[in-house]
Amino acid sequence: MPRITLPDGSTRDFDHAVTPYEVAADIGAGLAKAALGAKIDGVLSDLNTTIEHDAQLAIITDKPRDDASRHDMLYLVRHSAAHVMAEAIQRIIPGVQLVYGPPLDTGFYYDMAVPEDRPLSSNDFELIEAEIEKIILENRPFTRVECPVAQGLDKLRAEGSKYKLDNAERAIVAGSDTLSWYVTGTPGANWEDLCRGPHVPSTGRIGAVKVLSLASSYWHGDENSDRLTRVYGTAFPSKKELDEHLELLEQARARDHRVIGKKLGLFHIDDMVGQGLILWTPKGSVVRTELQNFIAEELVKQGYTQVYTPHIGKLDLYRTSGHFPYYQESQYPPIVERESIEQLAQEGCSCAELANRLRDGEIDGYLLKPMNCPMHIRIFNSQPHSYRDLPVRLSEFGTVYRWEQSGELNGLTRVRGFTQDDAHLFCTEDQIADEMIGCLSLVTKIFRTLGMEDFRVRVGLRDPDSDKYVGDAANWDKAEQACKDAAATLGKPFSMEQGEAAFYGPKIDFVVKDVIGREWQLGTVQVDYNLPERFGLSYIGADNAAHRPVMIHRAPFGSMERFVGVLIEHFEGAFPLWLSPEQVRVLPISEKSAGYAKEVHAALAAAGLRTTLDDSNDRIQARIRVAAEEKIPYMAVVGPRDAEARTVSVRARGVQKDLGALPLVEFVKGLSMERDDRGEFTLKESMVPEAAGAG
RNA sequence: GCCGCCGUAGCUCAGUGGUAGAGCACACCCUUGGUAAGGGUGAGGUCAUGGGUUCAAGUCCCAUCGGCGGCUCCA
Repeated sequence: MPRITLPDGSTRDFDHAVTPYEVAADIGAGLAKAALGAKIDGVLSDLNTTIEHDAQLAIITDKPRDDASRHDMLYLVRHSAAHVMAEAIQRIIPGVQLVYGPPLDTGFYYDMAVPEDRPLSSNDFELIEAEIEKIILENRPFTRVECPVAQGLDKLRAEGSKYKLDNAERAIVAGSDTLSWYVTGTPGANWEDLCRGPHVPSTGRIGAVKVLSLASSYWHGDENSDRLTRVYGTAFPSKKELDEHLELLEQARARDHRVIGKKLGLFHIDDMVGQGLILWTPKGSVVRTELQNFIAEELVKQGYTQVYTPHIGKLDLYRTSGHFPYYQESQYPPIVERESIEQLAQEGCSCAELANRLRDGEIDGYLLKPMNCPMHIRIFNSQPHSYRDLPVRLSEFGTVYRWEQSGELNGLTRVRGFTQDDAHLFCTEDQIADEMIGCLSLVTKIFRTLGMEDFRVRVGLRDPDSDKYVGDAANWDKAEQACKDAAATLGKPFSMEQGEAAFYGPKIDFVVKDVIGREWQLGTVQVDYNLPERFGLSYIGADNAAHRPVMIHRAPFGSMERFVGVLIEHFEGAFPLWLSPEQVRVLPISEKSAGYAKEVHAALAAAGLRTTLDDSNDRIQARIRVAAEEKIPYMAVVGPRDAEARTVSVRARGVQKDLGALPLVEFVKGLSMERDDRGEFTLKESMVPEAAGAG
């Protein structure tokens, strides 16, 4: 007879098989009432699952006490909500066939095949939500019905639901010996869905559901298979939590770098220029330039040298590196010389033939560079090297072009032309570890300066069962160990992922978490044995013999485009002084102070500060509002009193009041220091200590 | 690339087959105001582009271009 062990270690003995609900009721009526499901020996289960043997049991309630049980609770609620939404949609559109409806971290979706003559549209959302609301109010129980495999398959065949039949067949292949349905209500009388569960006890326990968006998907994710309609939604046990979540979505939208970028005029993407090609406006260019300068300063400290390379190079270069034609589909097509084209035309070469001959290397041309490394390699190779020269560290803010699929393009974070903070290190095996550590310290320094302390590293290792990797096993072992050792020096946890290595070497990736918890994959450090081989690189060792160097590719911030995009979202457009396109705005109270305002403006400009003078014909309130909306860090308001005393009245971003008057020279000095230290609001904090961090 | 939705003034967006709209921004005038919107006047449009249906198209249909959300992809 079962002995139930609860999370606190206490046990309860029963002389008969019990359900989690009964155990909960045995503990207390309140718990039973709050219960939504259970974890039996670590397996998330229905509340009325029969427990016949000794088991560990945790009751999942609608008021979870820790993250793990909150995750489980939301899983139950959302999985159940997916069913209710599917039922609602089938009520509205009877011909809809169900495919697959799992919960997600932030909600759930349901894939369905919708009749062509009655597509779903977002106009249907209100209707669907109203229908969901009805089903929730009816508070029908989720009833599990199990049946033997053969009988279940017959039932699905009889219903003609090919997708569910496929799901069932997959479940059987995976080892299921029964099939289960969940009925919302009474079997035979109410709506049902093939599902392994578990679910909340009844539809009334779902709380609040919101239908969010429509998308399309493919059956099994295969683009040659059936196209399905995916309906996204989210659910919470209460309306309050749902509203809070929707509020968070709003906030994320307000933080979107595309929205802020447009509002603050940081960058522009122009139809006439091309998709995924960024035009950096004057303001955005300031942010990028300041960032590049900062990174470049650190690189000099680390012994890097800077190079410049052209935007195009001969196809042969990329044939040697292997980028062409191997990654051809993600490159802009080659540029072929006019004479070659004319000659081919005379020969009557067809387009198809041209494509083939290009691919096969029979026609010369140029490629818009998809990678900087081949050119850096040729720089390395332009001179003989001694082991005494190594490591050679060639860095470049190198612009590359890749043909990303049009559906993938997204603001600054996924583009077709971008500038990597790229560098290639040519070193000996023994130097790999130190070079990796150098890369990590650069990343740490820059993230810390930007207040992005929350980042993690991911070490990508080879898949031991695969033979796709180049280089010998001993080298791989050493390189992987170097990556792990380097990651360990950070003193924070890092993950190791097998099979995530590039085919030419292991790597370390950097993933930052922004202020609202989203993760962004930025840069990467990769060890490469392949390219030195392909280009026949060598250095002369202490033994006076030629040796093959190892290459490290590193772009710790990925691309300037993506990095600035992430920064825009991180700061919500409110950049620290040193990055701000406009650092301080001078605001005369009225025309009477225009002369002094010009003086203030000139003094700030002379100190190299980016400043403007707003002497437009508006009241001071209106001009302050405009400057605040533009997220300018400091305002210098000047009136007759300031002109008299040679002061400025300081107002700082994030503080809804005048911070008081400061002598002009002090103001210039304070701003200059804050800028040079790349600090955040050190001047503001010196004026109002209690406002520290309020910005 | 695929599916769905969308494209109206610089921006945000209304617009029911029948005369093209609002707010903000912009220009000019009045106002000279000490810390988050003072008032007035005005200019601004090939309703993404090209076809079609119709007496009549911003509105309906088709194609193209572009955006968004997903799917797939990401050296």
